[in-house]
This record gives sequence, C-alpha cells and structure tokens, in this order.
Amino acid sequence: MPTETAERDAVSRILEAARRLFAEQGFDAVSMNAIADAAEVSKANIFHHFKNKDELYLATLKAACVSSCAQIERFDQSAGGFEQRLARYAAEHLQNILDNAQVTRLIQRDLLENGPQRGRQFAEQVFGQTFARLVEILRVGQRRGELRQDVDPALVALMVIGSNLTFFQAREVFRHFPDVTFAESPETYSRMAVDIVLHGMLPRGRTENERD
Amino acid sequence: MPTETAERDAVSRILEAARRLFAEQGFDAVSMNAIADAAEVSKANIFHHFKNKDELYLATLKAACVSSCAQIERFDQSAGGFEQRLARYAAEHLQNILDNAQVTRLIQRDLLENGPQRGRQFAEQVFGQTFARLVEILRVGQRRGELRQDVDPALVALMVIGSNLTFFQAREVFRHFPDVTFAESPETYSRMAVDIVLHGMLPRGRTENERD
DNA sequence: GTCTATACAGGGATAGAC
DNA sequence: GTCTATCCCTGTATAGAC
Repeated sequence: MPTETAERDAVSRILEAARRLFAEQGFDAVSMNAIADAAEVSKANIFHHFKNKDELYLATLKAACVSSCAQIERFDQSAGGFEQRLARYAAEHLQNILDNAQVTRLIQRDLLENGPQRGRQFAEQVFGQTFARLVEILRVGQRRGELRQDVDPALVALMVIGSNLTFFQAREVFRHFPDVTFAESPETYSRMAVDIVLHGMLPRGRTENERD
Repeated sequence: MPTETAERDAVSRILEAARRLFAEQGFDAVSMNAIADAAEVSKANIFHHFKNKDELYLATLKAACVSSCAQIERFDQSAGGFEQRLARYAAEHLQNILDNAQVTRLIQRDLLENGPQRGRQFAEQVFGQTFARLVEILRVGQRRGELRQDVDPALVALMVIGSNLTFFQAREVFRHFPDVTFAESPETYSRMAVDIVLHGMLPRGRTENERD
C-alpha cells in the first residue's frame, strides 16, 4: 500500500518542496496547492503543521540558512600565509554560493522584498557571526602588519563577500559583454578579484615613486 | 469638474503608478486594481492601453531603464588625474543608484526572477554601452601606464560597479553589524572602496620588500 | 477613451471525517 | 496526522454603456 519511494516524514518533504519552489519562483508565485503537490501531501496537512503560508516560508528560510552557514563554518583557520588564506576563503565562498544557488536566490529575493525588517533579522540571526569572524581574522592580520593599518577590516570583508555576490548576481548580464572573459570561470574571477583587493589596480610602487 | 492636479494623459499616469508600485512590492504583489487606484484610472482603462499585466510590466521596465541610463550618460570625460576621475565616477554612480532606488530595485528583482532571458536583453539593450565605455576608459589608462598591465579592465569595471551595488543591496543587513561604521555614509564607503581597488589592502610596497 | 458591472479562476484557510 | 470537501476572497480579464 505505501509507496516505494523514500517517504520520510511529511514535514521534511514539505520543507524541501517549499524551499525548491520558493527559490525558483518567489513567495507570491508559489501556491500552497503547488507545494502540496510537490511534497505529495494534502494542502490541509501543510496547514496542520504550519500556521499559515508566511510561517512556512520563514521556516524554509531558516532551514536554508543554517545549512548554508554550516558549510561556511568549515572554513576556520587554515594553513598558509595571509594572502593564500584569504584567496582560498574567497574561492570557497564563491563556490559555496554557486553550489547553493537556489538558497542564495531565495535570500536575495527576500531581502529585496522585505528590506529593513529582514535585514535586521538576517544580520542578527544568520550572517552576523560569520561576518564578525571574518572581520576578526582580518583584524588579527592587521595587528600583525599583514595589511595596511589605515583600511577598515569590515570594508575589506564586505568587498570580498560582495564581489562574490556580484559575480553570482550579475553573471547573466556580463556573460553577454564582449569585454568579459571570466564569466564562465568562477575560479578565474575569484583569483583576479582577490588580487585586486590585495594589490590594487595601480602599478606596483607607483604611489611611492614619481609619476613619469 | 476636472480635478485641479496635473492630469496629463492616462497612459503616463498609469506607467508612473505602475513603476512605483512594482518597485515597492514586486510583480505579483501589485494588482491591477491597485495600479488603477494609484493612477486614478479605471481598471478597464488600463486593459484598454495594455494588453495584459505582463505587457504593462515590460513597458514599465523599459521606461525605467532609459531614464536611469540617461543619468549615467552624463558622466563622460571629466578633468583631473586618473585616480580622481575614477573616484568621482564611482561616487556619482553610487549616488545615482541611491537616488533611483526604486528603479534599481525593480531591475534587480526582474533580473533575479527572469534570469537568463532578461540578462541578455539588459546586456544588449541597456547596460552594454555604459559598461563598454567604462572599460574603454580603463583601457586607455592602462595604455598610458596609469594602471597595472596585468589586470583585466573589465574586471576592474565590474568591481567598481559591483561594490556600489553591494552597498545598495546589502546595506539593510550590514547596517546592523557592529563592525560596520560606513553604512550611513555612501560617500565614505565609496571613497574607501575605491581606495582599496586602487591601492589594495596590503601594506604599500610590501610585495616588493621582504616579509619581516 | 473612459467608465460600471460582472464573469471566471485560483489561492489561502477551515471543518470535520478517518 | 492525514485526508476530502468547501468557504470566501482577491485578482485578471471582458462586455457593453456612455
């Protein structure tokens, strides 16, 4: 009588279906009917486990975030010099974003739609720890003289993360720019972007020598 | 009998109301009723001018893009050295994004939802020229030896624009990070970010000297 | 061109049996 | 916990008068 395929409990099936559909289509475009069908559960059953559509959505976001952050957390302290460690972190981070494209999109979408309120929630409950840790790593490097004394570690952290988000987000656009050669190679992009953040785009030593 | 306020034609009132509402709430969340109310026009009238909701939405996007790009086009060639010019461009660009927050959000949202197809349209019809021009400026600077020979101008262009988009997009989140001090000051952010892209975060001359 | 009125579909949520 | 059946509302779109 019961179907052959792995059934698990209804709740996890619902959450998984909801995550996929919300990420693909956004909050409004996904109906409870669609989720029920995808999860192979009756609609009423969803309402039994989740008070309403919003509660299900929040639960979905929450679950998605912890899994995403867990992957980031694996990065802690690794071997190598400062430059190598940062480059490796950036590359891993970008890969993580691309691997979890659905979740990334879901979060971006939610942020775009719910602005201020969600911003605070995300900052406090989700990204806060990870960001603070990255800043702390940079601060330690700064104390050791491994980066300039007059840069803001928080800004550097944001630029590393932000450049990765930019790649993910704008890729579909700059993929069609004739000048852009790195659209198909996240590794190349990450390497070049970190190089800029590390060394800048000016000729080396230029700022200390004369101009011509 | 006619109202005192500037009436203009129904079409432009509809487009303006639609732009505002779509930007604020997204495609699905905005009903034709709401647009009709905001534009002070009957719902049926909207359907008279636009075949359906999608057509109205596309018309809205198109109108928003040309006005946005027109402002960017004002930047062409300005006085000053390479570093100053780039810094000024970045600051203006960020200001432009913040001034046209609604349009920016609308485009981001659309890109997020319609991915590949829109990406191509945007690349070819909207951002292509502007991006190509920025790259060309950088290339000229590179030929003059004003920036490193081994950096990709397209990547630099993307990092300048991308760091501004990151500010706009992630602001509501990092505003609540205790480490971040620049959330309320786009000018400060722009200045610091351009500084990193120009000079890098490593101690000056470090890469050419010994390590300790 | 613009309105009122209305048809029609789909979505969120509940009741109550099993 | 899970289902079937149903209620009510909102939203898109159209018909037809002015």
